[in-house]
Amino acid sequence: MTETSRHITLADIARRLGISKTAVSKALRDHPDIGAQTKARVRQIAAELGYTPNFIARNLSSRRSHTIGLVVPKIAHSFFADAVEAIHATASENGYEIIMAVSQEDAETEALHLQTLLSMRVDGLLVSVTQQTRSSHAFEPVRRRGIPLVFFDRVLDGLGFSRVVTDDVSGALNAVHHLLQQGYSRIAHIGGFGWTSIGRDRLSGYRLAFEKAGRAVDERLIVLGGFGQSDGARGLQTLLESGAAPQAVFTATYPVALGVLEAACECGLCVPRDIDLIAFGGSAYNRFVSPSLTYVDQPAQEIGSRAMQLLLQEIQEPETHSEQRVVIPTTLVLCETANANPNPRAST
Amino acid sequence: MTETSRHITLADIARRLGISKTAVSKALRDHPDIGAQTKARVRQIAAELGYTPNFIARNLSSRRSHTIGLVVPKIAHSFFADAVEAIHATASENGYEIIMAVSQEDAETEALHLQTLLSMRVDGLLVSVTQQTRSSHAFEPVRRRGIPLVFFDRVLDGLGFSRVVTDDVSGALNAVHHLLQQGYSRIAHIGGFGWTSIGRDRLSGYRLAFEKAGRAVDERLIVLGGFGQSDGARGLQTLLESGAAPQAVFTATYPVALGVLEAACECGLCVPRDIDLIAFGGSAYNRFVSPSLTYVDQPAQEIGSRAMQLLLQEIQEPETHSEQRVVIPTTLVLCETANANPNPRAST
DNA sequence: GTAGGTTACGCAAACGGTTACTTTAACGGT
DNA sequence: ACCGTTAAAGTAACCGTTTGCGTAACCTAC
Repeated sequence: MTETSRHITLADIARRLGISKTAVSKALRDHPDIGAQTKARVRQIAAELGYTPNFIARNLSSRRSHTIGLVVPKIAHSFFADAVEAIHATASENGYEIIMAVSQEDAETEALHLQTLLSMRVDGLLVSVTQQTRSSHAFEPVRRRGIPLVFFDRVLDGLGFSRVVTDDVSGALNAVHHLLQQGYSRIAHIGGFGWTSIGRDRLSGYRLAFEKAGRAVDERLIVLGGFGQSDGARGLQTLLESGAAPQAVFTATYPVALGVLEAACECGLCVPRDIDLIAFGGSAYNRFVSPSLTYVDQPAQEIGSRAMQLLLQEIQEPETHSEQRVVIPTTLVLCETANANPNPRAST
Repeated sequence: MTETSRHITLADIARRLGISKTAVSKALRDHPDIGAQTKARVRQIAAELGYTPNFIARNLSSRRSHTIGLVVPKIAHSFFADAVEAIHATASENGYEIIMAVSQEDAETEALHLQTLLSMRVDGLLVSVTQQTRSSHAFEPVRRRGIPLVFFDRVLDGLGFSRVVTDDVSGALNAVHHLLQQGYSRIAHIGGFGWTSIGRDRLSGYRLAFEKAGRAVDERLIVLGGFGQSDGARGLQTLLESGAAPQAVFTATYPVALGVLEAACECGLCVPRDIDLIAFGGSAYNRFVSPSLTYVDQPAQEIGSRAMQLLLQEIQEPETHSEQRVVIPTTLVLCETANANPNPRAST
């Protein structure tokens, strides 16, 4: 009863029926080699004995783990939470398991997890790099072994891996264009480190908007740092202390915008009256925050599931070695901030 | 170069050095059997060849997967996102990998994932059940096989598994007590289904608060449903339509409270003026929502890491079969709602 | 100089499946 | 009556580690 009942194996079923384990294996997989009534009997005994296939053994033997490694910098951030949920869903639909690793925005931790996932012999990897990842060193072994990897959201260049990203440049461009249209001229950007893809591209979009408007950007209005709330607060403080108080701020992420909101309040500044705000990326709760932030919506679930689909495709056809780049368009969602001049057009 | 370079194995290293793979295996694990310089040479060749241990083979052989299965109903919900992050962190610190499964609040999906995780031969399971899970059927195989499992937050009774939960009863009691102290008498509860542990216990706390105050509860003010935002909106509508408009509402979760907020606004009611609100569970963004909700704080990360610790303990000492019940206390965090009569004491 | 004890390693059998190759038996056509 | 075909099942090797046991060689002590 309470004894340590060893797991049931194919051999147990085989012995019980007086046939070989090969036959049992084939029967359970519905292989045409096996007769109908044998299959039925095998299935019955398997159920009776409570047989649970050992995937570890199966994986070792077949040299495929039906497992994909997921590496994200953080999970308690709605973008990643949503993306991860979508990734899990489409993986699950296709018979893959997810081994999750959180790098905690630390490049070294990320490298360690990558190593472990390789040891786990994952069939593929889905990665969004940390805000600290500057070198692609840790990813070299992955490439050497030819293991499919797809970057999503935050990518690394020069490795030849496919990617699914937000249209950062034009998303940022639209946002800043919108701020310019609101009549602001002193528009700051509190963004991400220049070595991160999203930091770089969102800044490009910011610059492009000025360029298109035929205006020069004031470099003192650009503050680059991390992607968290504290970085946003610090960013605004830096701007204010430098005496270059902006009329509006475009932030690289939603948490950064909240940090700005927080710091602004502490300084007695009212958003959006004294200082206006647009964020790249939103949150499910945005409609409840006050003031609700106008933001560049990045469809996290779509990015997640597209990335997973791409990965599955690369796992299935290892030949097609073409590096694919999927770019997901964004939408500017108008809310209470940056909305003095109600413009009904939600530009894309 | 681009060839499909087969993975390096122990045998490869052994051949290269003219020793047995047993020796290599032991050398890499720093087994005392092996001499110092042999170990050094093995390690050098391993690095040179880019050896990556095959955990699948290791796991099959050692009959331990160093992997734990995590089943949550949802991940895009700050409580679970936080808990999962903490779980991953403490698992990682202890050399365990996490295989994540999202049941999407669906009992059948949950059962399927459990089955798969058993096949993956996880060393243990961490589960928070769906709001639909009524029977413990799917968990029977887990118990039969004696696989350690720890429930967290949402638990199932009668299976003898350990658990780490929020102190739902007294958390709810404090919240409702606070509302009563604010002078409200018509306090509604929009809660979870009675077959869920948190739904049941938070309701108990609600009742207890009335009991302690020597008042009777008006059963018409209790609406039970799911744990999502839509359930909250629907709950308030139900209450309003029934003509029993409450003065205040105590909700079973934070999303439910947001739903109430939403529905109240749509009906032209102002929170907290026309209808006051306290939620069980908070959100990192709560301070930015307007009005910020007074809530019963449940330390998600503590719950997550305690649950993981407990599981690790049960994995290490399979004998200790005592069902442990860890109850994490809550704190009532006073914010803009339910705060007309500023009471500086943040009761526990 | 030999019994007893280390030290450093090798051998081979697991672990629980999968799979390429045989084998057996039944059947049908000519 | 013989041969080729095919359906149904068996054999054994293999996937890459771990592990219990065996065994040289060497050391020490009496």
